[in-house]
Amino acid sequence: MPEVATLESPPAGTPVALSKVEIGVIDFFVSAVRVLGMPKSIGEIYGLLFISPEPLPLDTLCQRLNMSKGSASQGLKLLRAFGAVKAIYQAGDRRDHFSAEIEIKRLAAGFIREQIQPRLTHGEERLGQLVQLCYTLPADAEGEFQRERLAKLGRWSDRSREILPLLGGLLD
Amino acid sequence: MPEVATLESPPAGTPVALSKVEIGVIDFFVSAVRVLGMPKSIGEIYGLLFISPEPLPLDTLCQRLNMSKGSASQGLKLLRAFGAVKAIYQAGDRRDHFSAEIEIKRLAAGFIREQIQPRLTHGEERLGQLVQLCYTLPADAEGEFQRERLAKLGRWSDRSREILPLLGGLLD
DNA sequence: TAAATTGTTCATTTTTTCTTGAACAAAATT
DNA sequence: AATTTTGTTCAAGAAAAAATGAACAATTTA
Repeated sequence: MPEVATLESPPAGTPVALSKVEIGVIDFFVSAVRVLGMPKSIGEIYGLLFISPEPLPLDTLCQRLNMSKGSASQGLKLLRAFGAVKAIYQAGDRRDHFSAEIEIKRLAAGFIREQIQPRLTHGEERLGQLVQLCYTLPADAEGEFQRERLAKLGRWSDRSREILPLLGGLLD
Repeated sequence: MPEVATLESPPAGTPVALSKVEIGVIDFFVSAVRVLGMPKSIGEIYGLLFISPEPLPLDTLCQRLNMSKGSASQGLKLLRAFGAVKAIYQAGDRRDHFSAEIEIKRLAAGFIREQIQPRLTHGEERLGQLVQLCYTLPADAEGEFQRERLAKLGRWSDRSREILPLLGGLLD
């Protein structure tokens, strides 16, 4: 069914240009996610959802952000994994609609769970292997020094395990 | 003065291959700095210094890590800015020698000072401009919603200012 | 003061990461 | 059942980030 343009309303698929406020908020989040090492598209999607009163479907995001369907789909996937975005049922619309989670504590929890924990675990595993090597080190001064440094690394790793849970507490 | 190779000792500039422990530690730090969004070379340099009993000069780092002088120079510059590496005077050697700072509290402080604070400040500035826009927003439901969201952003920003200093405390 | 040493800077190349868009699958509508 | 709508995946292209290496400056040694 082809769209029909009228004087009163533009054809239905026409993207509405971003307002100043929208641009500003999106810009803000694009910078923020860069700090966290995530792609720009993630910040764009989250930013627009954050400032939009209504949940938005994928194709609206594509149109308004001028972004490919692929990027939007993958970005939403990641944001959902973080719990930074949730799907909202809209009666009478088959499409998924998404809205931004704005409780900072939940955002942080999702980020830690999905991004920090796995890397920390991986690091610990490799550290374990490293510590094995301690016993193969010679008994000379260099060997002794390296054994001590490996021990220090182990303490760092333990410490970060202790600290991570406390972070959540800070963000009441 | 040309180098002379002998059977007993290899020519002086010959790089000594990395040991298993050295490789393991370097690998560990390369992963760690990736998490923090820094280039691999930073992790390589810090890792080798961390596990080396003696301070090392730039050209030793280049040789042993098989890294260009440019990368090593820039990497050391950044690490010094963080306070993650310090120059140690070696009598009778004109070259700067570097050793790794291993107090995690100082490492964190340097990272926060050089990387986090500036971005946070920049974000706050832009947030300030954004909040100006509040007053230009219409008095309708959408305008109201957006005003509220901008206020929320402001609270996030204030909160992160409060939390940052506490982080240092966690790392006794 | 000429030559060698040490280290920095920056334009270019290389590598990595992100985005795109087309092919596809699943589900709903005609 | 054929068509349309919705959304995912992934190979290929585009963009961004990092590494290289040569030119240069500053210092030291011969």
